[in-house]
Amino acid sequence: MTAPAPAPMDPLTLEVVELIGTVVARYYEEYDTAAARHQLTGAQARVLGLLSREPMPMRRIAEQLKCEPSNVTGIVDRLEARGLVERRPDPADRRVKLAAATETGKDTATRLRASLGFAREPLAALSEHDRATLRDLLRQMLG
Amino acid sequence: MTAPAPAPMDPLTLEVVELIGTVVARYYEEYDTAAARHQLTGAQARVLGLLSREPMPMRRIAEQLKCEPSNVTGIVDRLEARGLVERRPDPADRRVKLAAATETGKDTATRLRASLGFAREPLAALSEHDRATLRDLLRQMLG
DNA sequence: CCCATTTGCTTGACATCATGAAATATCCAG
DNA sequence: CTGGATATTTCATGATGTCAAGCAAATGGG
Repeated sequence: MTAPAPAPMDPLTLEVVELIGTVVARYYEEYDTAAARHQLTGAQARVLGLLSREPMPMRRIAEQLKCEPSNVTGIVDRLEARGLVERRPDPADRRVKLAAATETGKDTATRLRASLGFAREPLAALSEHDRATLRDLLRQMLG
Repeated sequence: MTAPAPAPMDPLTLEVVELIGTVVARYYEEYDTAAARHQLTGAQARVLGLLSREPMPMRRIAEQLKCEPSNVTGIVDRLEARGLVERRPDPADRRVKLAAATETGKDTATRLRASLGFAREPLAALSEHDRATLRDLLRQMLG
């Protein structure tokens, strides 16, 4: 069994974990909703977001998404069919196909980022000082 | 780094959003990994976690998961086929089927919770006082 | 240079998860 | 008692995920 010994967890830590769970749920919800407004699934939106910054080989997309490369084929297929992404040959390696966002795709990605309500709404409840504290705590948490 | 903000968003807020994104990514990764150790998918683990606390109608599971009830049928089917969950009639309403975790299911849920490294590792970096501050900020954020 | 191996991508078969429409059984208000 | 709402399931469909097999191209040892 790989199951580690059940560590005793104090109520405070337990509550923080639960709160983080809620944040995670709300984050995903907002992300999917924003994607749906542009007729995209969550996975498609993530890939488009990646490619809007710079073209990249299919292989690297799979690494970023932590999934199999064969999966990326389909996602890029659908984005390509809608003119948001295109495949280009890599001059340095003819095996590689570089996926790149088209102008339309970049536009969509930009509008998608802008429509992500998560950034504004929940954080608006916090003062500047509180946001700074939150940032420091999260930084520390993530090491 | 994130592309230039399309909407006016101050750098502090932007950084907090990005940190939350990182937390979310790590959280999902750990959750799926922990679930996989018990031969469960993420959705199955979530449902089992819900039912390990108390039995509940299919309808309510769908609400918690924010998905269609027809979807829950399949997930509970698979959990039931493995003896982790069972369907019981609701004595108060014969339309309703209560899904309940079996003893085996509760065991699995407990071990799953215990193997969730996310609770211990990142939060261990924070002092008791910091955890309390983080809890308060998250509470405020979630309204 | 040659060939075996590795690497990048695609394809196919299959399971899970999500939606929506339609069917069935039950509840409830009037 | 009847008509409309509710709870669940089934079916069709599509997106996402895995894995194994296949092809093309790169790479490295002899």
